[in-house]
Amino acid sequence: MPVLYNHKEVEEKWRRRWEEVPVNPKDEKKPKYYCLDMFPYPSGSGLHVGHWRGYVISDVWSRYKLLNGYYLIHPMGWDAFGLPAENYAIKNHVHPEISTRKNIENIKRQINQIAALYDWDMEVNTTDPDYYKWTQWIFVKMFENGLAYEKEMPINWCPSCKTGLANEEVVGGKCERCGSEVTKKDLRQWMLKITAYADRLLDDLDKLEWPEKVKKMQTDWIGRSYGAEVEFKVSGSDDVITVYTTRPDTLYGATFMVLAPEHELAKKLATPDHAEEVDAYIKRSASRSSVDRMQDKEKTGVFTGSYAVNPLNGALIPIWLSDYVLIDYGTGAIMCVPAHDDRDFEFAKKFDLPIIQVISPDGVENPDLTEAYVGAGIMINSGSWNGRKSEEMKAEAPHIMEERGLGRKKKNYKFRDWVFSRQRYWGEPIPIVHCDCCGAVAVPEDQLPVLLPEVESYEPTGTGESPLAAIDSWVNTTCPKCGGPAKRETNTMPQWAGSSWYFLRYVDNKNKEALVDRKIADSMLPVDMYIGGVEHAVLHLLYSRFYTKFLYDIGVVGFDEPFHRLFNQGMITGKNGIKMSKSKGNVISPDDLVENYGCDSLRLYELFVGPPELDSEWDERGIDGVYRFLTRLWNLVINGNVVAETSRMEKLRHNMIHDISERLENFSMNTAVSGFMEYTNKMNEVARAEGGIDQATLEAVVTMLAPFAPHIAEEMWEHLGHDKSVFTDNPWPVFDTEKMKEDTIEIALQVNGKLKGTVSVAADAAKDEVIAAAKEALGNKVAGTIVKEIYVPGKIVNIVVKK
RNA sequence: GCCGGCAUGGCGGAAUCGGCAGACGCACGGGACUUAAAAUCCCGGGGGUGGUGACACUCGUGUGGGUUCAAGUCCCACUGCCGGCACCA
Repeated sequence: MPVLYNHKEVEEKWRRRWEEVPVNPKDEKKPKYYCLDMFPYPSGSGLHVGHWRGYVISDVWSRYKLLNGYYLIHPMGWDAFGLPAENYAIKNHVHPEISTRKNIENIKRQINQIAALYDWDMEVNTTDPDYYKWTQWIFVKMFENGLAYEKEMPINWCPSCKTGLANEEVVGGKCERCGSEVTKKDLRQWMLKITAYADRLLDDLDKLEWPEKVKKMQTDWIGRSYGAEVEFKVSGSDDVITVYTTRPDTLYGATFMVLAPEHELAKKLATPDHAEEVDAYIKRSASRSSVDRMQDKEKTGVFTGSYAVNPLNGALIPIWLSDYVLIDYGTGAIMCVPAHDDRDFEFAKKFDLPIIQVISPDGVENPDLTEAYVGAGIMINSGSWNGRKSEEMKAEAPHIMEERGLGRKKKNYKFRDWVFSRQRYWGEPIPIVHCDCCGAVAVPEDQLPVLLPEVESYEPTGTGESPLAAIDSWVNTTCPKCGGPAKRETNTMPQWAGSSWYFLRYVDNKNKEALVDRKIADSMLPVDMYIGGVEHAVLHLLYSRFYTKFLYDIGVVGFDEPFHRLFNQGMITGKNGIKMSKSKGNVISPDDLVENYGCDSLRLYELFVGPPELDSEWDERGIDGVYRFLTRLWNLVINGNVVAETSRMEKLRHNMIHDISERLENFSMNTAVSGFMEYTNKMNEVARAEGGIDQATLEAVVTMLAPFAPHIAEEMWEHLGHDKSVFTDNPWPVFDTEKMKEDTIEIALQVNGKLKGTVSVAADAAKDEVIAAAKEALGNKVAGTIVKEIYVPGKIVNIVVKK
């Protein structure tokens, strides 16, 4: 009687077995392999099939490494601070800790359905005081090292979340989390000096095996540029306006200047007859949001009435104000060269300002420029620089200015320091005490963690203070330095604080003395493979790199990049590529699929839908295909016969091992799965012809399937006569290219590049023999004079004829 | 506007270095088994034209050109979709 494939029985059996005898014993003599998933936020809505995908990809990769003899490190934890839990608390008056605990329980159950090899002994939870003690400790260290500082400044403010945001959290002028339009608000903020690490964050990208796309996004975000600062004297005054330019070569072509309306000299430069207009423009700019300003189709501006002096030729150039110049980049003032910059050209045309060409592609002046020429060329109208190459002058000009005391070489970055305070409840309290005498004082290490206190209302105040500010008994404390009365910092940290270093804590998660033991960290890290979505390209991934570099600098760890290799899995979407979400009602839960098809089938199907790095539409019908495949393989192994090996089986086996290993090694998991199907079909064909399949071939396919479909693989492995788990002491099978070769091969035949048929020849046949066989097979299809005979060994013969 | 990525049957997708386009699967059609259905197994499917049915010719990987004995793959120009950045001087 054939034994039917019953996924429930098989999966339950092996889950019990794995609990009794773990398949990933910690053998520290083996080389380590740290495969990390981006840890989830424990949301109330649970996992959908899209979340599954990343976890399945990482688990297949992990188990593959395990079978290749590595000591696998594969942890999981919870990024549990953050707004959704807090919003839920506000609505339902449940402490976020309680709802978070409940959500973790549910998601853990769902994650366990995946049957991934997570080591739950390593689990971390960012909201656990034993964990956030060290999140706070890192902040204190940054503070001590001058990297955390307070500043009163206009910051991005989300009126809906009622909190300040980092620049990285503002996407197209909107809040990354809720989509509300971001406004500006003057607030006292804690900042982290991430810009101090700009060059290292940029240059060290070269060391990483990351998708080029992500590297480029970080490069663009940091936005390093090289140029010069140049000083322009204001005519008839002692004021000096410093500008930043990446094109010091065009200095002779500067015909006007523009300052941001917020520039400190803006008002002062207005001459009496322009004062009213200037004042109005400044007021108008201040009242408009950055989104409005961005959407302006035409440039606006106002003349101050003042003139600056071009430091090279003494020309008087008018000084304007315009909001296309940003106050927080460079110096907030620019020199304008309309002939060689699109924006300056547009501004000059609109306000009828002079345009002087100083670079020409051919050295000849073009009398009527219709657009700015931004390329390189020969200097003209530039005094002693005339005739030189613009690129040379670009490099020389900063030095010339420096010698004359008129400027200097300068490097600039687009990204800013990290706004680190949040005016919300559910986050780590910033461990600082404000004392009237001593100023901001860090909470001493032995008093960490600063526990998040109980509070009556979680509601954000919207005033720029966090709900913690209302708890007098918590706020009022004593200064750790002088013992005098002091107040606690009431802002909390952003969610990124806890997620910027969690991968370090996993490997030593119970350490009471240190964030992580240096020796353990250095032996387990950096992470070899990090798997997650691309949405964190400039958020979590940039912050984690910054944290790791800082911890390296203060000697906590011995490496300065956290993630050696990064893989971004594509999203699983609903029909028509629509993102799965509760509000769109297109969420597919894995629960029913696991029930009806089993974990193994769902794992395979998650991979089979498409290339792991691309988005894929979920089509529920397809899962039948992988279930049928598992049944076919089951019938072959469990219900089929084991026979003596034939040469046909041996060849099939070596080809199968080669093909599937290669596909998996290339992270092409969709084609690896199709490879299993392909070879199962072939094995069935052989089994029909020869009565069964040999033991070695069956063992090979079962071993290779194990990372993909672990339960059924274990069952088949046991059926093949093994007591131990397929994952224990059973290496990934190897292939021998010699044994893959067929005796005869089929050659495609072409005449003038068009396919005309095929012919079988001996695998080792020489070119002449193959061509002769080809001509014979083609017969009268070769008509005319043969001009050329091409033979691509093992593939194709092409006969070129002329009529 | 700038910078990336993608475009292949009814559908998801395959195709190392340029070498038989459409692997594998879904859906579909036919057959076997069955009283029947489901399940399972086997077989067949890019389009067009002609022919008697296993045959021949021809077109075919977003569009138009090019290189080559040979192009989904390389080059040039363009179109569409997706993503990132968006006045950073």
